[in-house]
Amino acid sequence: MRIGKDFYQKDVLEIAPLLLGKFLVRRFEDGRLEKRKITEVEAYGGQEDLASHARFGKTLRNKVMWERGGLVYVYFVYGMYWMFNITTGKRGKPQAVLVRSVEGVEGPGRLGKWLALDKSFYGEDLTKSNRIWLEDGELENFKIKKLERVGVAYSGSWAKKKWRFILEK
DNA sequence: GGGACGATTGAA
DNA sequence: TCAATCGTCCCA
Repeated sequence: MRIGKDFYQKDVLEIAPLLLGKFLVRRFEDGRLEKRKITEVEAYGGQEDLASHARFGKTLRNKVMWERGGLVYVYFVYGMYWMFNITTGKRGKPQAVLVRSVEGVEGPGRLGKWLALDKSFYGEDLTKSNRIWLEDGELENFKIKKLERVGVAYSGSWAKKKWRFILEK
């Protein structure tokens, strides 16, 4: 079953670990359907989180973070990679979860490539889209590992927060 | 308008 | 260890 709107409206720190084990589904233009379990995510909070793109306030790139939860936030980095994020929380509170890995595709850059992301995915509604959405996982007892976020050393004490969640086998 | 750099990766 | 590679953001 596709995950509905309500799921995404809670706080990012509550949602991020819940995303582990859920299925990320993608229907490509040629009709091919891929469905993989999410295995690694990172939570990014509001303007107070100095590791978050929201730290400088609303800009053209990050404005979708201020919208309600359940939308796609994609952005381009290092001149070659599209990062896949999911907005969370209520409208007006900038939050997002970076999906770093799914089963068999490790690393946010590789995931973006595998999903064939581009600018057109910006703001896409995961509860309505016919090309990308999330589905419920199986009922299992997962072990979750919490680690520091990657690549955010510039954010001082915020870099020490263990807001990266990994599905343990 | 200019310059520095990034929520990364793969090759040397 | 470092190049690839370019959009975004800060500052002037």
